[in-house]
Amino acid sequence: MKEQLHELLNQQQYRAVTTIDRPLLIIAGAGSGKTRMITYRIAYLLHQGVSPSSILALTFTNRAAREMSERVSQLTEGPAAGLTVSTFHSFGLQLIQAHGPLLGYRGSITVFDTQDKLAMIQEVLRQTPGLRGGVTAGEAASYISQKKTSLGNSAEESHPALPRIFTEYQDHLKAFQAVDFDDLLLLPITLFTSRPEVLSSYQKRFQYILVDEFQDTSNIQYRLLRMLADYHRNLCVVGDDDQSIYSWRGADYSNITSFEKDFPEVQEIKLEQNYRSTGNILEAANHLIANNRLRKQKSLWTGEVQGLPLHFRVFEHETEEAESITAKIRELALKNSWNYDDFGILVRANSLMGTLEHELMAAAIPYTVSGGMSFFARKEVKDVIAYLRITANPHNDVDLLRILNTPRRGLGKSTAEELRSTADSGGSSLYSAAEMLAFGEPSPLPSRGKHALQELIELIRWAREEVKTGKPISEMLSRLLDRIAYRQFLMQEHAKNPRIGEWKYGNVERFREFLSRWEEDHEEGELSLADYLNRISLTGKQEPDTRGGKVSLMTIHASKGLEFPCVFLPAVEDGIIPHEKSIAENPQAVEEERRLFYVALTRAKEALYLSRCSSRKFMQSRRDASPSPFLQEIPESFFTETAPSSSPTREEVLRTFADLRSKLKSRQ
DNA sequence: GGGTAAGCAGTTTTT
DNA sequence: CTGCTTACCC
Repeated sequence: MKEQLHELLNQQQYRAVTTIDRPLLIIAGAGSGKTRMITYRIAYLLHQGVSPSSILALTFTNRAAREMSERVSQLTEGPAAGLTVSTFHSFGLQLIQAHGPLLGYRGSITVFDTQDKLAMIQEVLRQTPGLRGGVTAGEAASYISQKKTSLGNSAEESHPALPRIFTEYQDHLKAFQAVDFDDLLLLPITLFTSRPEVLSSYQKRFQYILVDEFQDTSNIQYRLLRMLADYHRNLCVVGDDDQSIYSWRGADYSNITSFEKDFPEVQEIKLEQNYRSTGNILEAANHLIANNRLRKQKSLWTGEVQGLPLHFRVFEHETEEAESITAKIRELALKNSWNYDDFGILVRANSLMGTLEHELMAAAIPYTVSGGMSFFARKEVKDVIAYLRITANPHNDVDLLRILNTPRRGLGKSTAEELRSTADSGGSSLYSAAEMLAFGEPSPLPSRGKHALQELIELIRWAREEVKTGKPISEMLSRLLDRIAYRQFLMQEHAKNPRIGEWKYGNVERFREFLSRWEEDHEEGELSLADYLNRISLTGKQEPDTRGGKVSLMTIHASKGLEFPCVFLPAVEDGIIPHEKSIAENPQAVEEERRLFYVALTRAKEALYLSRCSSRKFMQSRRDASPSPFLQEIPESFFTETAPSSSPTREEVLRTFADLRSKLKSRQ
């Protein structure tokens, strides 16, 4: 085994794989074979006779988790039973479910996604008197999130009612047996703090803990890790501070420093050989990132050839730029016999994708756009999920409110208010209140509303009975959809544009197919409907369509972890990268913007085409665009001859910065 | 309860 | 310009 590993891995990778008796900090530069190293490490542990159940591997995205467990089972020739490879959040959910009673939950727990959370907050706001629009649901949501994730550090209170909204919100969640995404990390910590014996059992069980993309961990995630690893102290974290691009959502790469402090016996390994990019591309990226002050020193190198110089062009406007990119793709696809899926077009903001999409379509080049609205977050799909969740747990108020008048059945604002006040005075759920109002005498509802409510309750009762019989839920769902005439509802909603209606109903059908496939595949008694629906809110992304032959158009953020032989980077302009808004919020964000640009550059294996425009349409008007200051940080020698004349002069850059600063000042 | 008109924002996004 | 939310009126 060891000899084999020596052949397959370089010196540093080998050490990273086989050092298994102490905490490890692996700084893995872009393209340094990180995923490969991690999977080999797990396989090595298993080969050394470590029981799969004492290994815990944590990732951020479901994609990463899936990839990792697939690659491990390839190496070990079959999946290792008991091995935990999961995202932080689903691991948290597992813990919460396993110890529900200790945390005050009984029965099935519902995971609220961002939209559910907002809906719930809106409910709370409506009920909190004296709030005359002082706080928006969004503000409250970010306060709540901050409060939960800051772990005792004070959250900023922009409004005196926020603490009360927070407690109200928490009470509501508890009442519905629901948790939000933050809770998935927070509740395990609460559990471990209040029940040291539970913590201890997990500490003993997980002898080896691995964390991928460590630079993306939040403080709360790090704290959970520290708790879990405290006994065996065998925590291996892998990350690259230069690729930390998610600080705006709580990632804190200073966790790397904390890790070194908390685990002083740590051994540090740097993976610095890049296997992805040609010399020019890698060197250019190195020059750029060297301008960041706050980073770990490292020097990525490659054994690859020098390769092509970087291309850079200036266009008049975005249409010209997009036309040129599509033409280039065409040309390269023919000349280099590349496939369309060898090309990636990476942009800083979603708003830049429109023109590019348009041109790709016009040129009949197949493409996929990644990101965008998650399939399971679409309104029509969420409606259907709400119906199913109500079936699993009728006392979930958020779901009841969602379906109350969808499709329209004459149960609007006034009925909802009546339900709310009845529920509040009786301390019951909305569903119980609805039963009372629908069948109780006397009822404050007008007879039409009463009737509609009766029908709705009978529908829910019917659905619950159907599920109890053990017949396929997907069949029940089709009949339910017929009963509520959901298709007609969608068509009516989009009477002006029937194609949208058809498309939306198609999504509903697709969801039904998912459900029915899950029912066929899943093992008896393993997962309940509620569990399945929870998993959907945790794995909510639509599968990216990577199956061959398509150009990928995506944001730079979405491109992390991917690579393309040929990368196009349009709109390398000041105000776009670095993004004006991000700098305005926090001037220190320049370094993160630079990392973002670095991530973009290092996605390319062989060819890199940068471009900018001298003017760009911005909202309704057109405005002049100056080059990104980052271009100055890449020496001209890396570019083709066309570059120097188009690069900005030092004076130009300074002027742009001065302009930007004064603009920001005047706005305040 | 529903429909229309005015109002407003338009970075990145996973779980 | 567009897409979405809010507010108001019927």
